[in-house]
Amino acid sequence: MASLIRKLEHFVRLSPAEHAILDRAATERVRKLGPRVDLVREGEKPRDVHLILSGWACRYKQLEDGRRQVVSFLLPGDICDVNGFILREMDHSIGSITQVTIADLSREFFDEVGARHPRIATAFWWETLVNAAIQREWTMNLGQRTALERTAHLLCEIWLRLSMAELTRGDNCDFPLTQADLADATGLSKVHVNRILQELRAAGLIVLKSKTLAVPDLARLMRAGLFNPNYLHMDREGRQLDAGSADIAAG
Amino acid sequence: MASLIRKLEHFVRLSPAEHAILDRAATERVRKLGPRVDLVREGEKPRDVHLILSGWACRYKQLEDGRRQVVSFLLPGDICDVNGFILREMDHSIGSITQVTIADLSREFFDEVGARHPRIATAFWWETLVNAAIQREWTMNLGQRTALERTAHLLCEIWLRLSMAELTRGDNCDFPLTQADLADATGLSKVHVNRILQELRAAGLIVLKSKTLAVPDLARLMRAGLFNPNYLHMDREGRQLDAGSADIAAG
DNA sequence: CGCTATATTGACCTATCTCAATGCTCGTGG
DNA sequence: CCACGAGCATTGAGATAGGTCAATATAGCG
Repeated sequence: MASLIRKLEHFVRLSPAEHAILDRAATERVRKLGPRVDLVREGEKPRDVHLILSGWACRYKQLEDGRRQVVSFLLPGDICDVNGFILREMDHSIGSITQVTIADLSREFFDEVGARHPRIATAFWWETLVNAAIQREWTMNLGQRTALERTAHLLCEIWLRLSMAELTRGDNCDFPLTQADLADATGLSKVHVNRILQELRAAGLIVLKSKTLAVPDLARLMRAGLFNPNYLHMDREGRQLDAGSADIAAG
Repeated sequence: MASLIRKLEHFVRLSPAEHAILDRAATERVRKLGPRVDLVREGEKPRDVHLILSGWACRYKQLEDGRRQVVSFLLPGDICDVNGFILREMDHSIGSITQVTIADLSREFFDEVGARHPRIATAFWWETLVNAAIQREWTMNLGQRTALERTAHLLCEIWLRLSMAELTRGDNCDFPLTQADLADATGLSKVHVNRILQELRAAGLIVLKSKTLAVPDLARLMRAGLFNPNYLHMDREGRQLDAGSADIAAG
């Protein structure tokens, strides 16, 4: 939950009481899953909402003939579909990449947040809107960017999302994705991803080895990926709601 | 608002009182815009939320060098970003395709719905979740499907969304998109879209002429597009909330 | 130490793009 | 009622980004 709170506080500062509510929800029903297992499968009825506490996962869709697209990555602090249990069945699957720890959040928790914690509810809306923006940007990425731009763009996004959750250390971070994962996410072939990564390395834009990524010069990588961070909405937009400045609203 | 209500009722049946609330919101501040104008531009502060009453529009993003991606189409009954005013600035633009009539929905309207009309609020969450699912499917479409599959898939989606809003007549419907629009939405070149449409016509899958689309055999078009409608969540998932069966919840 | 998964390389192939010309259609003004 | 222009659609001829196939290398793990 630490990463969730850190992330949400990029939008609005929460009070200690609100921290406690999130902390409690995130420590009640915690599970640990191995790497490369399905957390949720297309066609199933959605039950709880999952909060990623640690590890990486992804949403993916698959065609009959095996073609597979990763449609988003889930990093620590990410919530899989606020209110997702409204729908009758999952239209995609969620699979772990590394070992993950997740907390299952109940429908009742969301009901209570909606009824009694308006600032958390707003923060959840922010999370939802940002996820929608990310998905739009992926559409742009796949539709218009070249293989190199696309790969650089994805790396920038992951980098910034990790840094929001305070999961980067200086210029490097854990990076458990295989080239096959990157291929599924960028819509490229594995072979081509391999070649593009070599180009990015040769240009000094990344250092990627043994599951660690270093980005020596983020601005340069962003330029290579035609990356504009506006869609991540990282700049404390909700500050007028900050704890302290709007305690009345918090009830 | 007729199309909005029709669409929402694919999820949950609303009471006459709820119809009236939506009707009122949709008739208060109505504007008409010409074809091919921007309704909202990237970088602006989002103000009201727009409800499309008639006509077609699209969300799009553009790169410096002019590459343009349509990331979604907005059809009658669609709401542009429930609670979108939470964010500080738009990360994409919205442009009209045909002449459109829109109703501007205020922040206060959404606050009131949240506070006093839980079934409408849930229906809005459904709308939000379905839009997210559509955006994921577009990611899949651009990443994995061939040009022909991709185009067929898009046509199926538009067809079903129009039919949800009761805007199809028998096997045909208005179809104001140009080949350039289709190219921007599918990430293909105009020339290639032209050739693909000819293939679809030759296969008897579509009849497309003078802004009218006919789909003689939807099942066949769906097969060509590897189309699975599950992501549109059209099957009254929220029926346990229907007006009458849950009037207590409606307050 | 040997397996298995992952990464790398090379050679060739093709779906889709680009450029450039031509044709069509529909709305406008004369 | 016709002529014209602007936007849209169609066609053809190359060009290329990225795919496929298959072999080899490397690395992490039990």
